[in-house]
Amino acid sequence: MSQYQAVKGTKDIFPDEAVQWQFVEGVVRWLAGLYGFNEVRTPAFEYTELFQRGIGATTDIVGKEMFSFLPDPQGRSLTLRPEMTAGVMRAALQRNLLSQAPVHKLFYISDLFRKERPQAGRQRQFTQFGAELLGVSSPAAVAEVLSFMMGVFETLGLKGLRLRINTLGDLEDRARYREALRTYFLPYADELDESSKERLEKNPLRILDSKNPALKDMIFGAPKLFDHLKPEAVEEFEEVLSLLRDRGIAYEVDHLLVRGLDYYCHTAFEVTSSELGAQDAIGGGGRYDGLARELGGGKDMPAVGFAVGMERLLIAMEKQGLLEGLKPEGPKVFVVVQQQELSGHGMQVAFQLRRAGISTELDLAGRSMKAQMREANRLGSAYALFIGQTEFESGQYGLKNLVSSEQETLGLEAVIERLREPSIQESLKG
RNA sequence: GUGAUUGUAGCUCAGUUGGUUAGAGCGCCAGGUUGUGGCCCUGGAGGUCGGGGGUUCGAGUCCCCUCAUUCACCCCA
Repeated sequence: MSQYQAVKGTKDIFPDEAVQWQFVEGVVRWLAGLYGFNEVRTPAFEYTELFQRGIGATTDIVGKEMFSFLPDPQGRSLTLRPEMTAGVMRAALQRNLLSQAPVHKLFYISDLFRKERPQAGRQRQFTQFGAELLGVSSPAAVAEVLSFMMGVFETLGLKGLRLRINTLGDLEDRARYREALRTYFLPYADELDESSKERLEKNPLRILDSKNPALKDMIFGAPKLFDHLKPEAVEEFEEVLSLLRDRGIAYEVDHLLVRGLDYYCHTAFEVTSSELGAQDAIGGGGRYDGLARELGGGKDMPAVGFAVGMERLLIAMEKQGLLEGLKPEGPKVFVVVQQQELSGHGMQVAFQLRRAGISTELDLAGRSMKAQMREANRLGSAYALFIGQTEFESGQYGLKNLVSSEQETLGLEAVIERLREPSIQESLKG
């Protein structure tokens, strides 16, 4: 084994797997286009304060999962981005996007970093695709974002998903509810587990998230956030649900759903897959109108977004056999030379074929004809082009169809004619 | 951070109560056809048995340490 191996929680993706990624990414980009989301790319690291302010200092992500470092002893601390929303919002504020147009629809496919203990569906470097809709967060905007997300799953053919949705109310609602929760849990303080005790102080909402079975009854009896909402918030939530029904998107209302990032308000949602292990959340998101103010934007900015874990998505697809048959595309033709002295001419022919837009492979290792043919077969080449002494002299090559095994003798122009595929433009017109 | 799990060829794994030069399948390379692949046959390359220490006449097999893996808690995508 090599002296070096991939860092804990990271992995290499070789061509066989890379084509699966390309397939999913292609669907994401295609649907993003249909829904009018344009790609945004932000830096892989930001100032640490951005995440502390944006995500919330009491969250696990900020508290113990960030890869932070000092670029130099006097410099400001930097952090490898653990999620995308804070960075996108920072970029939007910095560019003052909303002064250029009142609504922006952005999507991304990006690598993120979190210092967690790796397990099934959880790595330290992972990839999310997601969308951020800035400028409006109306029920229509929420439905727009959810439709895009669910549309990706539907297009990919993924089954067995659960969409759970909840409303967290506005900041005032949450503040009132926080106090109600604290009052409720305080008498039970001794029965709470360590982490819940801490949350009681800092962020009692997240006690509801606990999966600790010992706390189940206590949580069940807790006051409901829903009862602390203003009527407008309830009304708005109903409208979101109504829009989802209109679009045939199945959901379950779950009043215990609390997202782990502090910036969410009003609608929050999460999608889980039955194909995954303990880490079954495949995507999630919600509204975050207050994030802009939190980041020094001076005022709230209506915004709603989601993020989906690519690795988890791929695991679920694999389990459902949705990735079968995906493999790197082989060349159209493999140039086979009889002997090494002809390899120079073989290269010339290969380059001319490539210039003509035909994917062409050739042997670079000076191997036997048999080995070259094996290689052509392994790569899944459609044709083999034989160049022996006779062909070299006559300029008439042997073109063999590797599926039908039929072979014909043709000049280079005729070979190109036979192998040339219609260009993309042509096939689009056709 | 806590708990458990597993580390033998590129991959998936066998290796019996510790006993001579560590095996299989797949993959790879070559030959069988010195001008033609897939199937088949034959042969070959490839392993300091994760690393270190210990017990023993003898350790892939037992003990300790260490590193890594995987799964779960936690949290999240």
